[in-house]
Amino acid sequence: MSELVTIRDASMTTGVSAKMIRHYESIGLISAPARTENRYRHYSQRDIHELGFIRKARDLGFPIEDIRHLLALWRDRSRSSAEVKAIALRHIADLDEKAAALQAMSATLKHLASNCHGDNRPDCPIIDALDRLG
Amino acid sequence: MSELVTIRDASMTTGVSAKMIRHYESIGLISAPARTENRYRHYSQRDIHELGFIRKARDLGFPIEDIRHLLALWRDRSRSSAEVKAIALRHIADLDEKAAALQAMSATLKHLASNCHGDNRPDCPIIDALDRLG
DNA sequence: ATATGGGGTTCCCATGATGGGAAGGTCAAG
DNA sequence: CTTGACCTTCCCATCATGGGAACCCCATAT
Repeated sequence: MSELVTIRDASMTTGVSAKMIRHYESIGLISAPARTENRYRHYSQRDIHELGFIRKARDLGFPIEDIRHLLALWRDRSRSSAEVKAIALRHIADLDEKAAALQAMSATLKHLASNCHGDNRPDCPIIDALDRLG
Repeated sequence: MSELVTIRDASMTTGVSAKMIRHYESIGLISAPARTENRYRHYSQRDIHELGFIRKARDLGFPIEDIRHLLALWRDRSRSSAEVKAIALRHIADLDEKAAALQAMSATLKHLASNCHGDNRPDCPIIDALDRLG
C-alpha cells in the first residue's frame, strides 16, 4: 500500500541530497535501508525522520561526529539532557570562536580599506599592510 | 657571504610551513627558487618577502586565488589601488556573510540551550528542535 | 518491439588549505 | 662510519560535498 520511497523521494522530502544520503550510509551514520529486488534503496518513515534530524543538525553546523552522538542520544529514551546540552555548548563555543576570527579579519580589512582611496593611483594601505606589517 | 637560506629558514622567518612553501611553489603561487647542487631549495630575500606577504594575506583569510591576484598587483608598480580595494571589499563581504551564518547558528542554539535544564532527565528542547521543527 | 528518458547502482575524482608520513639522498659532527 | 638532522619527492588524510562515468532497470511513446 505505502508506495516505495526511493532515494530521490527521501532526498526531496528531507532536503538531503541523494549523494549525501548514500554517503551517510557508507560512513555508518544511518543504517543501510531496505532494498527492492533491483537493489534500489527504499526508505521507511523512520529512515526519513532520521534524515530530517540529520539535516537540521547540519543546518545548525554540527559536525558529523557530533550528529552521530546526537542521533544515539535521540534514540535513547533514557538519555540525560545534560549530555545533549554539553554537545551543544561545545559547538556553540566553536561557532563563536570561528565567528570571532572572521570578524577580526573583517574589522582589520575594513579599517585598511576605509583608508584606501581606491582610485588609479598605486598607493594603498591594504597592500602596505601585507607588504610591511608583521 | 649571505648564508644559504634553506626552506626551513624561510619557514621560520615567515611563519609559513615548509610543507606549504613547497605547495605554493607547486601551484605556481611563488616561482621556483634557486637550487643548490644537491637540489636543495634556497631562498632570496625577495622570496622571503613574498612569502611574508602571502602569510599576512592568509592571516586575513584571503583565499589563494585572491592572493595570486594581490601578489600580481603588489609587483605591479602601476597598479590602481581601486583594484586592490575591490578584492578586499569582496573578501570583507564574504567574511561578514560567513560570520553572520555562524552567529545565526550560535544564536539559535543558545536559545535552545538556555531552555534546556541539562540534568539527567531526557526532556531537551535541543533534541526536540532537531526532532520536530523543520 | 523498441527507442527514449529518467530513475537507480557503484566507483573514482575534485574541492581548499593543510598536515602526516614513507622512502631515500646529503651533510656535518662525534 | 654511524648518528642525527636536514633535504627531496610522492602518496594519503582531513571535512562535507558534488561531478561524472559506466552500467542497470523500468515505464511510456512511437
